[in-house]
Amino acid sequence: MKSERTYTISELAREFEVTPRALRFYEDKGLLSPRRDGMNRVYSHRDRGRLQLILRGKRVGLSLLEIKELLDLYKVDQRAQAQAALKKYQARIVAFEAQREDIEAAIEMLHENIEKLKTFLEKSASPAALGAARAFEQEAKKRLEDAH
Amino acid sequence: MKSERTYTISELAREFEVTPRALRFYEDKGLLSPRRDGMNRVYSHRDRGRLQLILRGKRVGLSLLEIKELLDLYKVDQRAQAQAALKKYQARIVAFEAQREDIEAAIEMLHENIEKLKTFLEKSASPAALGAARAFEQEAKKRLEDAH
DNA sequence: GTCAAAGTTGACGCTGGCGTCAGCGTTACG
DNA sequence: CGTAACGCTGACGCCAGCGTCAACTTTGAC
Repeated sequence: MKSERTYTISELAREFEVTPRALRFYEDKGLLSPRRDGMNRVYSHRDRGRLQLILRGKRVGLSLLEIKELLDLYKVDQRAQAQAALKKYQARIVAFEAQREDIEAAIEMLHENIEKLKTFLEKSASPAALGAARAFEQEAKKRLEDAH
Repeated sequence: MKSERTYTISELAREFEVTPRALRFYEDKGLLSPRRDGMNRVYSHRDRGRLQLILRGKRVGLSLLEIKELLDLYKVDQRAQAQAALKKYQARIVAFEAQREDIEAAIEMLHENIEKLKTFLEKSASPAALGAARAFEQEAKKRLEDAH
């Protein structure tokens, strides 16, 4: 018997910087189901893990419903469901990889803009600042147009 | 004189699979500002570029307000603002990289689950089902590769 | 005993991001 | 000429995801 560590609702809330209200809400929506000690919720290590997944899901833009579906796929123990689960996983991966490409494109764009800004700032240390400003503006416009 | 190509609201909406209502909404929020021909909106190539950036921003989980702020950074033409812009860009990059890690973790998790499901299916499957599983695998690979 | 801290269940409120009318004007066709 | 297709501006509606009470209980410290 390990007599695992457990968490109260506010402990978990603090740790992950959400409110207790949010945790109850997730429970309401079927994403969490902590045990009870009388009325009080008692979160296990596994519940904590699920919460992590929930929050990660949110950060990458999934709705609570979508997160629930993914979490529910863990419960697969029937073969028919396993086939369906496989498909869903696969589809999710495709979507995530597209999203990662979006993010990488965004990062790259920001990096380029930073470079432009830096050279702009260097130049404008000299008296030729006004011309550099114009140049930057032109560049920025071009980049907007070239966004294919 | 190039007399550039322009777009009507519904053309642009169809192309990007959003509704005209959404485009008007973005305008309301200051993310787009197409010219007018009388009452009618006339979208330029640049407007189209901005729209792409807006939609990409949405896909990676930014709010319209955040997207607007990023777009507004293009307008930098004052040195004081350039410094601030630099900071914002850098902060965004940090956030995006964290998000990319989240996504990569999610993808990895899904891959692991898929492995589990596959071995489960192979073990518990009749020869027929096993064949089906292999077939699915082929399909899945194709789909991944075709996702450009 | 009592007081604060932490828990509970409703129930209503608010924000973001549009959807969905209603009511109206403008070409453009047959 | 009607009417269909497209556009416009309000203005209200709707859902997700909690925030924010209210009203009450349970627990531990003093």
